[in-house]
Amino acid sequence: MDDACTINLTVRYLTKKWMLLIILELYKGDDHTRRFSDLRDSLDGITPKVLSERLKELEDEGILTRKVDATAFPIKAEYTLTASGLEIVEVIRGIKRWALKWKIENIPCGKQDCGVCVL
Amino acid sequence: MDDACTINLTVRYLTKKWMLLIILELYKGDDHTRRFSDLRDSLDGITPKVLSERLKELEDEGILTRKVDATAFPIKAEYTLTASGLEIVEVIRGIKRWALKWKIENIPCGKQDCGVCVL
DNA sequence: CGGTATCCTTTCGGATACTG
DNA sequence: CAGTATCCGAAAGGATACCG
Repeated sequence: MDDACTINLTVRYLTKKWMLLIILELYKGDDHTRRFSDLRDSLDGITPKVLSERLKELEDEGILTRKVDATAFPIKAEYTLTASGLEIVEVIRGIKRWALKWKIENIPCGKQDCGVCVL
Repeated sequence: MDDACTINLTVRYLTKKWMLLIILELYKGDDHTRRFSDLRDSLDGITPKVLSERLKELEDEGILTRKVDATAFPIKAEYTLTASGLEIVEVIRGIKRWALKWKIENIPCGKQDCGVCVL
């Protein structure tokens, strides 16, 4: 089973839809932190179900930590990138560099102010 | 549409099942070249349909080139990594480094002789 | 606010058989 | 050898509604 391979195990979840975008949103946040509704609003088109699933997977993988303040009302939940999560951003940068080098016709993200994947 | 983003456009196809493994197989081949049946045999469990699809996608993305010798019998087809294809291996290395650093319990690929994803 | 529960559609990939 | 053609089941993700 090729699934036992580190690379594939990793790629499997890192490449699910929205995954990288969520990591980037967290990265862009103050202290690399963001709230649930904040993420939902930033990621145009994502549904709460999928966002919730992804956040749980990322937490399971140790890429982010979740802190809930249940005493507050309304409830406040914060998601923060861990050290390993911050390092994944480097991998994403690598992908972006590759893409910009070989797919230059793809203008949008060449801009420093690309709202989607600023790196 | 977030699909217009370079990173996501790239990740979309790079992360399809078998994709990275195919690139690695090509990378391991002499002159980073391999034949169809060779790939099919090396990638345990892949079906000709999927392999064919993936190779076409990789060719479309300029990651490999295809050369067919139709005069020969049986027909001989060779797939070779391009310059950009070779550079993607670096990205994959980045993922592997990250995984080995943060997911060390995942032993198999720590070995230099891991047959699946030697890098 | 921060989710969960359902349902439903679509997409993907596997199995198998066949062809130039 | 190097694929293509069909068919099918599983799984992922979207839409929507509802709850603590």
